[in-house]
Amino acid sequence: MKIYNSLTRKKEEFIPIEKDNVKMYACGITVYDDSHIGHARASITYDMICCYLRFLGYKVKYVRNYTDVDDKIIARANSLNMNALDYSEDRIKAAEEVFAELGADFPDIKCKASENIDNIIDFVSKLIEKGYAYPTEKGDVYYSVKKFKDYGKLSNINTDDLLNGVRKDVEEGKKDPLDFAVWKAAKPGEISWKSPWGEGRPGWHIECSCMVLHNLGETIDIHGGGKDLIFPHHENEIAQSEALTGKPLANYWIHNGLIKINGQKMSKSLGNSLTIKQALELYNPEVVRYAIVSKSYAADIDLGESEFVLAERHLYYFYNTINAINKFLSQNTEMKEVSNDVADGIEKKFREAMDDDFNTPVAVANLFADFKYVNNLLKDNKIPADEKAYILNKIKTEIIRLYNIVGLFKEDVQGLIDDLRNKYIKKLNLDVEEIEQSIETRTNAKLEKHYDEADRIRKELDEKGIVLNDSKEGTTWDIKELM
RNA sequence: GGCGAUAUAGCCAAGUGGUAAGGCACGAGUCUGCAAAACUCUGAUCCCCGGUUCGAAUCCGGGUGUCGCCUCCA
Repeated sequence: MKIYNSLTRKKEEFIPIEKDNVKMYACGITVYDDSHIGHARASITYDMICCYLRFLGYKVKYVRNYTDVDDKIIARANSLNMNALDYSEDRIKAAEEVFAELGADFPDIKCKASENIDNIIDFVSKLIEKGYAYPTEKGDVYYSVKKFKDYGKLSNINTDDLLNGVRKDVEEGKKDPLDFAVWKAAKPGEISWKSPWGEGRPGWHIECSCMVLHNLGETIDIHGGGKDLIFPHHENEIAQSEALTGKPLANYWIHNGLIKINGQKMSKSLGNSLTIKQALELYNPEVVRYAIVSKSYAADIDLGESEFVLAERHLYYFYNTINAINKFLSQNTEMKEVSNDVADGIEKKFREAMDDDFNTPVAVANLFADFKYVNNLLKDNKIPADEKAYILNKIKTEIIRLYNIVGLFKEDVQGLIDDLRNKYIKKLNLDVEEIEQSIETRTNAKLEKHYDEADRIRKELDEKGIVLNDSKEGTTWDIKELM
């Protein structure tokens, strides 16, 4: 099992600290607004990693946080005349609902900054004792970046260069422009807690350092988060934690790529963000998961409508093929065990892909060969039905078992097919009864060999976005856009 | 300005030393009264220049383009 480690900038063999146990932490959401598709991607990514490690036999403890106290949350809450924590609690509930619908986000522990205030105060006090942090007269506490000699090791930046880009207007009491707040003195109207430095609240970075330590210990195996968190968030986390413990914070740093919309990073300020809620109004949850997992977790990806539509088509093809297997199995219940290279090789190929830094795009690409094989097998009449049934059943079972790990084939087979069809029936404003009426008229025309009339009806339906499929059992119809 | 990514067929995209996965689109075919689905076949020497090597998309140097971080951000 190899993992690309952002800290060393290399793919490395994964060796956990304890042989069978993996400790993993991923930075979660600052809940000042609706969760967006980028949050979905992060959740799906770390879920996938966690599931795969468990599949390999590791016991994984996976912790994820909610930042429920920060400037934006306070500002939103104030504008709504709400208590900041009530507001963030509402946002967390909304997030959990939307993630449940998405079928993602299942850490073992979800922790919140507001529930760790005592731990945070303790952490900050120790940093002060050790000389890595200092309080100001105003009641802020800053971290002395220059005291930590490894500062910049994750983002590969040195403190001199950093000064170039840093804000020149230094906050009152701050000794160095590079220093960052670990504790913020409360301003009027802000939520606060009592501390040795007066009323205040945690800085952003300190909560993660603290919750990692509290829930998982001094050194963890895997720390994840979005690429945009490398600097300053993760750099600062390292500075805080390693200054306190003198030990590495995490052995493997994993960073997921960002979502772009039309080539630009998705962000609130650009107004091009897609919330999970919006995405789920447009697409089936598995379609969203597929769109994400069919690309490298580490790459920045452009997720426009065309990507989701492609995901719909691929899944429609996969699920329809599974449906064909099911149909065959319902008509051929006798099974005879035989060895079969395709069925027997699915797990090996899946593992080869996943062992290489969770290469889900290759794992997904493997599916096309498997399903092609299935379709050829279904047509092949030379193989005895009982052997065919056994092979088809095994392929189906293996695919579902393995690909569940990456979040695929979790939906009811007919359910997903119907869901996609219904979506387009609605979108194209189709009248199902009318379509079936037309098909009946056409069938009669065909029986009387009035092919001109039959073709006219076919064309008419085609223009509405419907394709017809004549078979021995009769005529069925489908959505052109899903083909 | 500093740091870091990335550049592969019309498009999306995997691949980090041995002569380029997969998907979409296009075209041809099997099947069909005609179609559709499914299946079969068909396409690139990997941004440019130089170097290392028996051999490079893959390593090194230089250049160009795009993106990200340096302010809150998954």
